[in-house]
Parts: sequence; C-alpha cells; structure tokens
Amino acid sequence: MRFVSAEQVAQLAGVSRSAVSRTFTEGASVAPATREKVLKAAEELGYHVNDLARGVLANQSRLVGVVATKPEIGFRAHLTAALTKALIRRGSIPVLINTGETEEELLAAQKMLIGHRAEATVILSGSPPASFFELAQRNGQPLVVIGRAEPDADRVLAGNAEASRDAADTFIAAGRRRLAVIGSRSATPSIAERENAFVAAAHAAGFDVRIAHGRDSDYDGGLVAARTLFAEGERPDAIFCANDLLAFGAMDVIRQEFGLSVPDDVALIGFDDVPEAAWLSYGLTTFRQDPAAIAARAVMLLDRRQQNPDEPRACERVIPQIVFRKSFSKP
Amino acid sequence: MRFVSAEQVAQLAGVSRSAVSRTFTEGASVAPATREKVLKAAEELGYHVNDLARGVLANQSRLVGVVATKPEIGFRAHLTAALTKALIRRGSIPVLINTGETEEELLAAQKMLIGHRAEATVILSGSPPASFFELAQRNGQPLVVIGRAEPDADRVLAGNAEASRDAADTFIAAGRRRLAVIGSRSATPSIAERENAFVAAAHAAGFDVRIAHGRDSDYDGGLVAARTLFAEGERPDAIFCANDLLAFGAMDVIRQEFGLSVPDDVALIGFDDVPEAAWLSYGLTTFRQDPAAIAARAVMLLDRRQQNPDEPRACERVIPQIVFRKSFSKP
DNA sequence: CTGTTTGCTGCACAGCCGTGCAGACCGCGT
DNA sequence: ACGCGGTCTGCACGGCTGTGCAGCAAACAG
Repeated sequence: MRFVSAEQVAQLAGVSRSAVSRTFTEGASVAPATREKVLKAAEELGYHVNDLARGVLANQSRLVGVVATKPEIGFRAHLTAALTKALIRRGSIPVLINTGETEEELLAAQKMLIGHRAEATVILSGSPPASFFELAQRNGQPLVVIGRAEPDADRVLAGNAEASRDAADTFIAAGRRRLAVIGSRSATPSIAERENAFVAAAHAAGFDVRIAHGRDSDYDGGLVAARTLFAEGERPDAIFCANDLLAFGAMDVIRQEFGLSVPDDVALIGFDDVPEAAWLSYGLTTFRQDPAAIAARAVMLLDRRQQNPDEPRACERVIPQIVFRKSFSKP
Repeated sequence: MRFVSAEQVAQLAGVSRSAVSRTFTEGASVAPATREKVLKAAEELGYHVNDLARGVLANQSRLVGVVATKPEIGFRAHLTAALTKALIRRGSIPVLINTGETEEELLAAQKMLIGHRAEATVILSGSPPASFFELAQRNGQPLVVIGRAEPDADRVLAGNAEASRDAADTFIAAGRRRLAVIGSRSATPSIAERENAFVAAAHAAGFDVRIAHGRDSDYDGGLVAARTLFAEGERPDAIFCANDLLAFGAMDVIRQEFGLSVPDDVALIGFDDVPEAAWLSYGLTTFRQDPAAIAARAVMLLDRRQQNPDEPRACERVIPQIVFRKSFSKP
C-alpha cells in the first residue's frame, strides 16, 4: 500500500511538484490561488507531507530515543510519561526503547536509534558502556542521562545526597536512634547514592546504621529487606528506603508480619512520592520528585545542546522536597 | 552536526558508494575483500546505514505508533511496556504518543504518525472520531485497537463480559446478596462493559445491584465511589470493581473510614491483576490480564494485516482468569 | 505605450539510499 | 593465445522531498 506523494497531488491540481512542496513549507512563496488548488487536491487524496523524506533532506528526523528498563514500574513510569509528553509538545517524536539491562541490548537499541538518525537519546536507566557514549559522540547525537553522574553526557540529577542527608537529620532530630536504610543489590546509581549519603550523614552525627538490601528496588525487595532487618539483630526505629516501592514492601512486613506500628514503633521515609504514597493504607512520608520538572529540564538540555553542540556538558539539579504523611511526622 | 554517509565510507575505502550499500544489504553480491575494506572504513568512521532514507526508498519506515492517554497509570503502564517490548522484538520502532483525550490532540498525533509514514498505529485508549479511521484507511495504515469494540479496525478484546458475569455468579454462589459495582463517569468502553455485564448477570440471577461511580477509573475514583456506597443506603456485602485501582481505593475506604472488614463484611473483586493486587495490604481477588499476551496478539494482528491488507477485520479475545486472594475467597 | 519591478512558477539539483544493467576482470578450458 | 563463463563493480536511475535560480507574466510607474 502506497502513501500519496506530492507528485500525485501536483498532477491532480495541475501544477508542478514544487508548488505542492511550497504550499506545505512555512514561509515559501505561493500564489493564493495555486495554494488553494493544491490544498484542495491534497484534501481529496488525503495527502500528508512525507516527514521521513523531509528529514533525509534536512538531516533531522525529529526522533528522540527514550531508553528505559522496566518503564512500567514505579517512578520510572511517571518519568517516562512526562518525558514523552514534553517531547511531543516540543514537536519531537518519542521512541520508547524498552530494553533489558544487558550491554548488548543497549547497544542494539543505540544502533537502531542511530540508524534512524534519532536527534538525541535520553537514558533513564541501565548502565551504558563507554562505547555507547563514544559512538553517540562520533555521530553527533546529543545524550541526556537522567539520574546518573555521567560526565560524558548532559545530565539531570535529583538531589539524592541532599535529600538523604535531610532524612538522616530529621530522623535524629525526632529522637530516633536505631537507624536503618533499605536499598537493593541491583542498585542503580541513584539508589546507591541515596543509601550511601544516608549512611554518611548518620555516621557524621555519631549514629550507626543497619543496612538491608532487596534483590531489586521494588516491592519484593522491600519485603525481603525488612524481614532481614526485623528477624534478628536490634530492631530499627527509623528506616530510610531508597525509593517508595521498597518502603511499601517494608511497611507491609513491619505491620502485617511483625505486628508493629508505623510510625510509633518504626518511622519510615521513602523517595519519589509516587501516587501510591498518598494512599490511605500507606500514607508514606517521602521526598517528592516532580516528573514533569525533571522532563522539562531534560528537554531544556536537549534544546541547548542542539543549538550549541560544543558547549561543555551541563548538569541540572532538581532538589526533592520532603512531604510529611503518617509514616513519619514532622518533629 | 552531520551523520556519516555512505559516500564518505566509500571514499575512505576507495570503492564506489554502491559497494558500501551492498555490504550492508542482506544477500547482495560483494567480494569478501571489498566487504572487508568497507567494514573497516565504516567502523573507523562510525557509520550506520540511514534507515530513514532506506525507508523512503522501500516505502516502509518500521515506525509503529502507540497511542495512549496516561500511559503511566495502572494496567495501561504494563500494557504499554509489553507492547513496546513486543514491537522492538519484531524489529519495529515504537513511537509512544502520550496524548490527551481530546479529539484534536488525537488527530494531531495521527497527522504526526502519518507524516512519518508509521506503518501502523496501536490505540490503547481515547475514543478516536470516525475521521481517524477514515484517514488511516485512506493512507493504508493498519490500525489495531485494544479494549474497544471498534468495527473499523483490527482489535484485541479482553473477555470483559465473560469475566464480569463470572464475578457476579461467584459472589452469588458464595452467598453474597447485597451486590454493588464500582465504575467511573469518564468510563472507557472496557470499564463500561464490565459494569454493564456485571449488572446484567446479577439481574438475570434475580439480584439488584447498587452502582457507584468515581470521576476517573483510578484510586481516587474508588475512594469517592465507596464513600457514596457506604454513607447511605443498604451497605453492600460484595463489590465488583471495574479495575484494580478502583478496588484499592474502595478497600481503603471500607477498612479505614468505615472500620469494616474485607472480606468478612465486604467481599471485593477487581480487574487487571496489577502487581499491587498481590501486595500484603491489599491481597485483591481479581481477574488476571496478561499484558504480554495482549501485546503478542496485537503484534500478530499487525503482521497479518501487513501481509494481507484486504482481509476482513479480525478480533482477538484474551479471556482473563480469576486469581483468588484475601479479598474474596473461593466459595 | 513602454520599461521596470514584483511575485510566482518550473527546472534542476541536493540530500540519502537500493538495485538493474552493462561492462571489466579473473580464472579456466582448449 | 584465445574465448568463455562467472563474479563483482560502477553508473545511472528511482524513490521522496526542499530550494536556488532563471524566466515569465502581470502589475505598476512614467
């Protein structure tokens, strides 16, 4: 099945193909009468300019790759959605590459994107190898990385360290003494940074921190980590969870399996503020990350990079704000 | 910033552009020696075939549009992820159009997709106007609709009616008598179908059904609907919720605001089986929909349609199976 | 009425690629 | 040495588009 081409429209309208092209080009010089004829013929045939061919000519495809692992989970789902929306509003075409963490898969995705001359790639997760950045650079493809301190690309970072320190200080100010932190073994850089910053801040204040890990940074990870924390050793009275999903898992174990009260026996703080954090069953105190704000920064970096390819790498920071709910009240 | 072109590779390798093209074309005839030279030059320059131009030539872009409203919410997040994964595996390039429900926005998205010669469009939500189908048809663009009985397109349907009838029968068989159903005012066809089928089945068995609606089919909608059900009138002892999110909201209101027990005072059944349904706080009995299975059917329909454009519209059904958890035990 | 300006139009080319076709070259048989 | 078959190669074209340039007609000024 063939799409309608400008040639066909030109024939029907009785003009040259150039006239058709000019009709659909902003600011080109066409007589109103011919323009009318062309538009009518186009309408009749259902013609739309072939943006692919236009892109080949102008050397810009308007495609932007969004690379994410498990884009359906937790905060990443919201970030992905916000990003695609922002890209569409900008006139770009978001290509969602839902890939595994494997290096090969990532490189295959990159080949696909470079093959289609994607104008830029935004990376939400996974740990791209050095060759990834090198190839992108050589093809002049701007790269924006979200949530990872990657010096070879523009990046948007959450204030993980600041927030985590804040969490530790607030726990301590509220009189909590037996601190713990829950992270995961398959930690993304963000998760690891939160965990480390919390531990460092607690140590700096003279407190020890028990550390527990789930397999992944999800609900099941929270279950597992909380069970190890409460099954033996000194039970914590305040736990900082590296993201909300971990916190939900932990909270459920604490309440349902150990019969303890949140926040009386154990205070909890999460990270991300996904909508579930406000659900009545949880009421999780957490650090709010605004996906729309992060997406806006990413798009801004993209714009800037495209206008000015040789500028030094930039880094945007979005500082999360704590939102107090039932799982830990303001001291 | 320019991408590397085949011309440049040809020059570096000291061959003609045709040789380069043939090197990267499956099944073309190139001498091993030249192939080697070309590959080496390509590697050195970081060359990748321009799939856009290739697409212009072959009249196929490999782009597939995925149109969804709020792709970050509930089951739709999982469906979107599964679909993009399936498309990538098939060698297609998923373009995620995250659009509002507005007719204009939908048509703008369609123009974008047709302009880029997307080979097909999969629609996950929204109610496209008739002109949408007409334009797609005229441009020979296959359309797959998920979860809506749209006669002008191939479609994948969940067995909403079967499942909802099953829910009613199971409630009744368990001795529940005061039935209710929770839907939403901004109902998608799926939600409405579930609601109606449940009511019809209950009526057929001689039972009345109280109906409550949230604004949207989400957690907040569940809160609002449950409050109206329990604030006045005869309190139900069994509620069928048109999706899991509604069920979570309803369950939280029933337990936390009215101090009732689920499942002792009120039994609940949801729909979708999102991961949260298995969380300890909820343990929701629900109908499992497998996003991967639905995605696979959608891709299958795509394949079939592309091979055989004139075949009559097809309809695939995926029947959900009930998963029993704490919120309502098997009678 | 004539010269000049203005506004459009069509031609041709550029930007990528795949591929039919004819010709070059190599190896081989006689 | 010469013809022949087969493999590869380069040329040129086709598939879409945007745009510089030259030419043409109309409008306008004198």
